[in-house]
Amino acid sequence: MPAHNTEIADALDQVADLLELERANPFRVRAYRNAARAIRGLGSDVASLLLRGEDLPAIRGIGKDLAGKIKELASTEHLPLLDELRTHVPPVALELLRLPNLGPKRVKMLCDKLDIHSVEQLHRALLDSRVRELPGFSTGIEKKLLQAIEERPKGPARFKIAAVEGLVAPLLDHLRKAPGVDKVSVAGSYRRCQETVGDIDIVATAEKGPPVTRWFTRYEEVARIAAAGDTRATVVLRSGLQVDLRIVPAKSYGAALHYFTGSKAHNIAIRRMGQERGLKINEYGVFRGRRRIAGETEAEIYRAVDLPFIPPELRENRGEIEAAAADRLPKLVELADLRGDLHAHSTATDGHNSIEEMAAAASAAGLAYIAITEHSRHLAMAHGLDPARLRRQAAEIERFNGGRRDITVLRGIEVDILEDGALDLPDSALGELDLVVAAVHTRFNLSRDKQTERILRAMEHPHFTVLAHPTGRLIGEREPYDVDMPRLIEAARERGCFLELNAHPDRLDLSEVHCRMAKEAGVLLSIASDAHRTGDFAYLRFGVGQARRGWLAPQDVLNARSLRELRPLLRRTMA
DNA sequence: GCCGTTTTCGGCCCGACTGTTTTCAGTCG
Repeated sequence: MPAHNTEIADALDQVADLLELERANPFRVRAYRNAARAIRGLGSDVASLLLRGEDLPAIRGIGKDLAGKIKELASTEHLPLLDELRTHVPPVALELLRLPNLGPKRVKMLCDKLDIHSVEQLHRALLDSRVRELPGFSTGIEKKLLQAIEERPKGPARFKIAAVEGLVAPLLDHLRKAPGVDKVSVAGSYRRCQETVGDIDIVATAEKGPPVTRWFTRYEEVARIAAAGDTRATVVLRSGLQVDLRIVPAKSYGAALHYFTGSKAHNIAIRRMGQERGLKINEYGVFRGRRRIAGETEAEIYRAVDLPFIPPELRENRGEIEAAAADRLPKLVELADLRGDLHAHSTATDGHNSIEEMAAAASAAGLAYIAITEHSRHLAMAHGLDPARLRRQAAEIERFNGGRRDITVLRGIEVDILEDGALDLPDSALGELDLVVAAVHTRFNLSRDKQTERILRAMEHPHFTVLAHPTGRLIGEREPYDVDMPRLIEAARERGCFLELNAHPDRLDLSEVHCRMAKEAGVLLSIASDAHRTGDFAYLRFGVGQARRGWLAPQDVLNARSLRELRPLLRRTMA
C-alpha cells in the first residue's frame, strides 16, 4: 500500500515533533515541518507520480535527503528514522506537546523526571503538586496546565468559519469603541479564508496600547484572560474561541496586518527576501538599518521585496511568491463573478422553499440562473424524486421560465450514485434534464479502490455532468470517504465533466488542494450553495473563499459563465 | 536538513509575554 500526501506529511510532522523533543538543531526541525507543509499542499499525489515513473517536482526546501525520505514513505509507508525516534520517548509525549505552555523542554522534563505516560498521569501529578517542583515549571504553569487538561474535551479545537462570523462581528464593534482606536481588522487564518480557524487574530491601530488592551479584556464575552501586555493580549471567549489582539501605531498598520495574517511560512519567506535585500521586516515596518522605509500598507511591504500585492488567500508559501515574482499570480475569482448556482433544492424534497421563492432569492443575490437539483428516489429520507415526480417538476419549471425574464431555472437532479456506480434514475428520465449532478450518499466506508471505481463508473454515464461534494466530508463530523481524487480529476478531464466545490460551510468540499489540482488539470469547478432555503445562497461566499485558496480564476469556474456559454458545456460529448 | 553573486561552511524571521532565572529561557504566533 502506498502512502498518500497527507500521510507522508503527518509522518514528517511527527519526525519534527520528535526531533524537537530531542533538542535537535531547530533548523533541521524546521526543514521537516516545511517539507510536511509542502507535501500537504502539493497539487499532485506523490505516490501516483512515482508509480507512473515520474520524479518528485523540485520543491524549495526539499533537498536530496528529504526527497529520499518522502519517496520511501510514499512507496513503503515507513520511515526508519521515525520508528527509531519513537523508541526514544513514550507515545504520550506527542500528545503533551499539543497542550498549551508545554513545549519540547517541559515535555521532556515531565517524561524523564516524573515518568508520565498518559495525560491522566500528568493530571494526577499536577494535583499532587509534583510538577511545580520541576525546573522550568511553577505554580503559574501548574494552574494553566490543570485548566487546559480539565477543559480539554469541551468545545471543538477548531471553529468553522460560519460559526466564527457571528462571534467576531460584535467583538469588532466593541473594539472600534475602544479609547484612541482608529483601524480594527481581522487578520490570521480567518482573513486567509481557511475552512476552519483555531483562533482569531485582530490588529488595531492606536497611539497608546494599554487602554486598548484593558478595553479588550473587559469585553463582556471574555471568559478568561490568557495574557495581557501593553501592545498585545489574548483572551478566550465564552464560546471557547481564543482571540489575540495586537495594537500598533498607524504607520505600522500594513506591516502588522501582514505579519498577523500569515501564514507563518509565507512571512518567513518574505522576511528572508527582505534579508537578502539588506532589510529587516517585522510587525512594525520594513527597516534599512534603523530607518523605516515602509509599513503603513501591505502593498508597501511587498513592494519593498519587489513583489506585487499577494491576496491573503494565497499566502501559504505554496508557490505564490514565485508566481508573484514572475508576474503570474492568477486573477482570483470573486463573488460577483458567479452568474448562477448549479445545486439547489426545493420543497419537493428536503428544501424549505418553493421553486419560485428559491429563484427570487437567487435573483436578489445577483444570479442569472439556478439549477433545481432534488434528491433522487434512493434517498428516501429526503423524499427523493422518482421519474414521474421529476417529469412533473420539469413541467413546473418550464411554466416558471415562461413567465420570468430576470432568472432562468435549469432542470436538474442530485442523483444518487449507487454502490455499483449506476445512477439511481433511468436514462430516459436523466436525458430530459439540463444537467445531472451526481453524488454519493451511502456506503461511505468502501475501500479506496471500490469507492474510486464506483464514481469512475458513474462518470462514464452519458448524462453525468457534475460530481457533487466529491469527498462527502462534513467538517469536524465526518471524515472524507477514501477516494483517489487525482484519478477522479483525470477522469473528469477525459470525459468532459465537472467537479463541485460545495460552498456549504459544513462541507467546503473540495479542499483547496484538490481545487488547485483540478485547475491544473483543466477541469472546471461548479461553486454551488447546495441551498435548502432562500438564505443559503449566502453560502456562496464561503465557496468563493475556498476557491481563491485553490488559486481559481473566473475562467476555472463553471458557473462564472453566462447561461449562453454554459449550455454547450453541460452537453456531454461522448466518444 | 537546506542552501549558495557571502557556494561545501555557517548561516537559517522576528518579537511579545510569562514567570521569577534580576537578564533570560521557554513558549507562542
